[in-house]
Amino acid sequence: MTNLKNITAEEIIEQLSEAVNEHRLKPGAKLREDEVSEVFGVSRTIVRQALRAMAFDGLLTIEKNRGAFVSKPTLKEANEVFQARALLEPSTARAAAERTSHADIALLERHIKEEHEAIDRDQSGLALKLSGEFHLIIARIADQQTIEQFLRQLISRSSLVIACYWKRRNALCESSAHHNLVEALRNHDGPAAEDLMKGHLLDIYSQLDLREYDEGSISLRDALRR
Amino acid sequence: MTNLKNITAEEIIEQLSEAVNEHRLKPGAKLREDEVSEVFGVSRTIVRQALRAMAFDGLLTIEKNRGAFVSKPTLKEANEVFQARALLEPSTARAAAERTSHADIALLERHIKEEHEAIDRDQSGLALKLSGEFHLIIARIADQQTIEQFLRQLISRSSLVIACYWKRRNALCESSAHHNLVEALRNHDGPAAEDLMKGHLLDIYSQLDLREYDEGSISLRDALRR
DNA sequence: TAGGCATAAATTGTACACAATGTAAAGATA
DNA sequence: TATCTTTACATTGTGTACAATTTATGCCTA
Repeated sequence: MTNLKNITAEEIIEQLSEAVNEHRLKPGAKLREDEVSEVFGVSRTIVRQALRAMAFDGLLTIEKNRGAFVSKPTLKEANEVFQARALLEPSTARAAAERTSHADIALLERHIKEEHEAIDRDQSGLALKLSGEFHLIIARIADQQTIEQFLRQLISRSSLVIACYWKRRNALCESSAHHNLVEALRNHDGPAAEDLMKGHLLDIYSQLDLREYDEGSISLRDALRR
Repeated sequence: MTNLKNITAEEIIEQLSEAVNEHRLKPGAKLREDEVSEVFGVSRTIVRQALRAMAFDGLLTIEKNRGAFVSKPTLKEANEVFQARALLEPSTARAAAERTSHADIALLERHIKEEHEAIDRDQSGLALKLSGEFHLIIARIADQQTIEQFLRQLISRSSLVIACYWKRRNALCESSAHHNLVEALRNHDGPAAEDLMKGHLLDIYSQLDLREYDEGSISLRDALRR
């Protein structure tokens, strides 16, 4: 891992984020600056840049004079993450459907194939990361960079939520949701893509143990009502 | 401005952000690290933290080895910012309407009053900042911190968009949009609040010079052909 | 005068030393 | 033994020196 090349802060962010998204680094885990700097062979200055950047995305929580820890979403935060996704993703899927190219379809199908392979091999962490990337690709197809940035944060944080609140351990939903979405995109059927995305998010949400937190706010169910 | 107290990075972010939101710092302006560190009486280390944080929010753009500049949104980014706001704010306004307290109403009305006073005094920068804060308060009433964070970014970036693409100079829309929104919140009328917010965002958007952005192209050859 | 080249100045990027803080270990007292 | 205090250690926070890079200046040439 310690490439002799000059490793940049962005590469550290990339690798650490991947580790978090794949649940190799679990919520609560501490990232000591010295340790990270040794692993990557860079000075603490660079490591601190990377850790702070990840903290901005909510992936890490930096406690003053104590260090950086993989974030543990509270119940409220977990709900907020999925409420925000519910506002952003369905519309984005609709927009994407109207612009999807053949190359996009090919990319998405290759991605789904990888997801299935990961699941078959019981690489649930990898499967989870790929599943998140699928959602990001849709935002990219919609050509909405600003929303894509937000989704990148939200999807990473969703991974943390899943790590903390997933109901049935080790059983990752092998649904056909992604496949159906690709079909809608292929047909340039915006409304269908929007509905499928709503349902998909609701699906994921319903497999989380978040229901004791009900009080108020945007009621995800309302937001996804169709 | 140079308090003798130990000034923290957060305070620098606060003050610089305010300056950007009030258009005292205009898009393209350079923020030299030494200059900022002298103004605030802190070391470059702290200043760099602040500048990087603001870059994450899109307020500044850091060019390697060249420095930090107040961002100039492209036409595409400008559109994306308002598209994202259109997805987030109406639903948030509806959610807020269902939770608005008397204290919230009082706060909002005080805020509107300040906005009017600023406009009357031709303090357009201040008025713009206050107008943005109004939207943020609504997200806070909705008790959606995650969405509030995103909106904070989007509203700041909107200020940059306005600085770059506002049609009629110096004429800030003295509309009754905010007032009407407060009425809907007072009546706990969610759907009305949602509709009013949609219309309000559309209003702002229509006063921007973004329509020549048709998507794609931008080919210089096309642009120069006549 | 205009343009290009070399040199000097200014500015940002990085590493490291030290300070400030938090954490664990050892000892003392009851 | 349990609890508190003290001490030593480990870790993060910040300032500063120096390296890398860009930008400005002055000089030369056509």
